[in-house]
Amino acid sequence: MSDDDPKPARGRPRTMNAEKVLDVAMTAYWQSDPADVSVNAICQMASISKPSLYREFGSEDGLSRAVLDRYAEQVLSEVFVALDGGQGLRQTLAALIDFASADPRMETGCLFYKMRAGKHRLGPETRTRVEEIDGAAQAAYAAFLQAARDAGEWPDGLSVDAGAKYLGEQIALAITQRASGEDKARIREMLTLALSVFTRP
Amino acid sequence: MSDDDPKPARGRPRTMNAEKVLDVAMTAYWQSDPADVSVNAICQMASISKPSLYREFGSEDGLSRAVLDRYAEQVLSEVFVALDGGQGLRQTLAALIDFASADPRMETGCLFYKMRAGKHRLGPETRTRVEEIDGAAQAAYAAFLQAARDAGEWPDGLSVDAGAKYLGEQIALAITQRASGEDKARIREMLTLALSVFTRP
DNA sequence: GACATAAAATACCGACCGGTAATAAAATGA
DNA sequence: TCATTTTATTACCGGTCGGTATTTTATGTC
Repeated sequence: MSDDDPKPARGRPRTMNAEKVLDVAMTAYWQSDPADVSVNAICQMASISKPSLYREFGSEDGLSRAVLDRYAEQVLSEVFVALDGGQGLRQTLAALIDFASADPRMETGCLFYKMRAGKHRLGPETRTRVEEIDGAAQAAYAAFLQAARDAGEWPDGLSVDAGAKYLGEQIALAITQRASGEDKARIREMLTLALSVFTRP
Repeated sequence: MSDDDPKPARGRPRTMNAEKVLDVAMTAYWQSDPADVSVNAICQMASISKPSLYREFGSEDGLSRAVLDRYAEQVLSEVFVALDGGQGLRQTLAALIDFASADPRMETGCLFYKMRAGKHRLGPETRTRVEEIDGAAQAAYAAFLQAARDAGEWPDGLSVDAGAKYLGEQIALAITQRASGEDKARIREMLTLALSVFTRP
């Protein structure tokens, strides 16, 4: 996935560091909101010119898509790993609760959820990627719950798919509340309450 | 609250109907999102000129604030009435579930929740009003739950305030999902599951 | 040195934004 | 009829947006 840098050996050497630009953009998008950060602002923060950015990413859509990919790689992957870890139902739910209500990286919310909430404001590439990730997350939640169901306890009359969607939305809600400055303990209390439906006799 | 129309008796008679403008703006804000509807667009939809709008409402902030007040009067009041109705816990929760997951007016979401979600993009007047309404809603939920608690069943170890916040956020989540085209039955299923924590033995 | 190449930066484009100054139109009062 | 008052409209303001044409700068090659 990485280097297609055949060392051009001709022409002015590039000073722009795409990784650094992605970092700057990801931080800015994440800390505030993709819809509230302009390409101009990113160029300024990254100390590059606009044409440089456009030559690298093609468009604002291309940039935000690249940022989202990076975010999925660096942050979301952890959640997928936790879901796939084969730990028990209660233990995994506890880990999810910890992540959503206490992980310091989620203090300003989750970039993916911010993008999903403002889906209609995204370009087509980024929007498509958001939908793909959303589907993958739902599938991962469903697989996790299916395993738990096979292993024993499960509330009567609840489909795995509905449970997966419910679980995902509750986590999204909790993290979104983090971004709005809600008290961490409160969020933990509410998320624990919401997820208690999975571990009720 | 209504008529300060002392019949000016002089000058060119006004053709602008403030009520109609509010209706147009409320519909537009509600159907899409306040952040995605410009003053220009509203003027065009209402067939008035921009200065007419600004003379009536002062600013975009003034307009959105007036729209929010109208929305609170016309829509949110019903929810407050339902909470205040003194019906039992289960019955009132069922009514809330119906409203959130099936009321046709919520098919494109709730204007108040849209404003709250994009609070930072609102002007100061409107933002203040959003916070006032949010506080009032939380108080109403808390009063409702307190009454239910006095009347009997209540999950151990859950404070009324936390329960009120939880209840409000679950309803907000359900209605927001309506706006994103989620299946009504699914939403009802998930909201019922979330609120089942209040009616568990 | 002259030339080709590739990346940089400047300066611009048209579109739209919220908001307003200047002016035209429609009514009443004298 | 003509001034006054009130409203409506046109045309504009400065600013920001995403995006780009143009030019400058830095390198390797000959």
